[in-house]
Amino acid sequence: MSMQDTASSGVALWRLVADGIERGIADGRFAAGDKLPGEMEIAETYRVNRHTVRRALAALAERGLVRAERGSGTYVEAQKLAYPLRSRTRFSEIVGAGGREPRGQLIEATDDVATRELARELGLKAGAPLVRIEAIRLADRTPICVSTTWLSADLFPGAGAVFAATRSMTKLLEHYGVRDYRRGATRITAGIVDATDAARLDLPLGRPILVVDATDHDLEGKPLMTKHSRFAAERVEFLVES
Amino acid sequence: MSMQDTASSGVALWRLVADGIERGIADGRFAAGDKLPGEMEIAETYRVNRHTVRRALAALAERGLVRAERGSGTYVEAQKLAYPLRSRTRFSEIVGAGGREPRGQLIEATDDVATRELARELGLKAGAPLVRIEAIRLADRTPICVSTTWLSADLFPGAGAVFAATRSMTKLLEHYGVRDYRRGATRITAGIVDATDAARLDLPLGRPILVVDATDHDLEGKPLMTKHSRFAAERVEFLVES
DNA sequence: TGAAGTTGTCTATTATCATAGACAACTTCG
DNA sequence: CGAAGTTGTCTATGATAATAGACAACTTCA
Repeated sequence: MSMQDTASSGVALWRLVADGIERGIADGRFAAGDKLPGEMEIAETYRVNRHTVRRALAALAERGLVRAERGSGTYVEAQKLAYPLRSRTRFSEIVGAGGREPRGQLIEATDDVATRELARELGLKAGAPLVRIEAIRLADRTPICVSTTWLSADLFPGAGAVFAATRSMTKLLEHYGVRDYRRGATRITAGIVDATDAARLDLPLGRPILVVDATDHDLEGKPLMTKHSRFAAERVEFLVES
Repeated sequence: MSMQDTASSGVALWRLVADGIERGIADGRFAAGDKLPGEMEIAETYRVNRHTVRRALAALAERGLVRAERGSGTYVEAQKLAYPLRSRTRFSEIVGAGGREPRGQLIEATDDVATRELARELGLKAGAPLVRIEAIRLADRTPICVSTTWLSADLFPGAGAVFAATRSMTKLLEHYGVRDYRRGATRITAGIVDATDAARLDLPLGRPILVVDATDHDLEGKPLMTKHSRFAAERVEFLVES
């Protein structure tokens, strides 16, 4: 289609192509890491010149949605989730603010006992009974992080079942009457993904991860839960406000 | 603003201006018949060249939303409501299909007696008691027609109060157990608006009106109501399917 | 190594977009 | 009538948009 064929709409052709591809990425037709069809193939499907396709891809590349590799193809970039680190941190709100659908998925919930470290974080005695919740959090269909959460089994009996039903830590706490909570000091390190987390995060082995340890408190400062999270480094970007 | 100043968005400037003006019409900032600001003034508010404004106005004029009058100004066209005449005619559905909000407004409901003509239409005897409902129908804020409806006072006791509450003939009939109804023969003539209807339709004196007489029947063919409607000719266009 | 397929870059052409200025044609109002 | 204000039309210029073709540079895979 040339612009001469039809009454001009005031919207550039390359923009229509770019929007079409972006829609394909947003609805999962092209997943992160996928190779897009070749420029010639895209040009044929949209009935436009290859240069028009290149204009569209350039616009998407500038926004970081795709990345072209000469001789190989154009790939969907895993768009990094901007993850502000504040005292009030809610995964669902952060993901939702980016226009994506937050999801939580329970891997397993088991009973555990507090090590000295966990006991210190949670204000309990070593050996105290705990609930350990292993969960994945996703934005749309993309796994963002795996997290291990420990809660006092005495304070939150049956927490595993509640999380399985609600798929949200915030709602879990609400279930036990905790209206609000704040994050204490957050420790961030980096590492290499292990085989277990690699499978859970749908990551190739050897990829870097961000490791975050944090303990959440209620508004009086009483520890509620302590968390050990592993984020796929290529899918997230922590923002610390100055 | 020139296209060179900013990163190109793929949307033509004239399109942004046209969309802005159309939004102004849609949300009532510019009502039907209103004079738009001068081309120079629009150009200043959008920070574009006058020719760009003219391109936008031309696009709107082609769609029939505005009409330019040389030497005077550019005016918002009263978009004529497409009113298909079928056996199943529902004002609210017709208006809703055009993306506008249908409204009904009771002027008065009085008792009346059947003339010979009304009696014939409704299958009653001359002098039979009737309810006469005078109502205005609007699309968004624009009056479309004034109609006088007669129903048998025996079959529909208290019809005036019911219409005042429901503001819809269809719902009025539902209230009396009539699930569905059809329109019989429809007679269309034209005339000049009188002073009373001019005020009700918010029309200047001397404007043409379309006069429609029709009788609605239930599915067995029994007459339900007969109607005498006066449509503002400049606001409606009847469509008869071939 | 070589062929096939991919993206990157170059030149060239035509139409559209947006700007600018000038003036004509027309309406409105004092 | 005449001035002011409005839309209509003309020419002109430069930047974008979209097309087309050719070839280079690179990757992949047999």
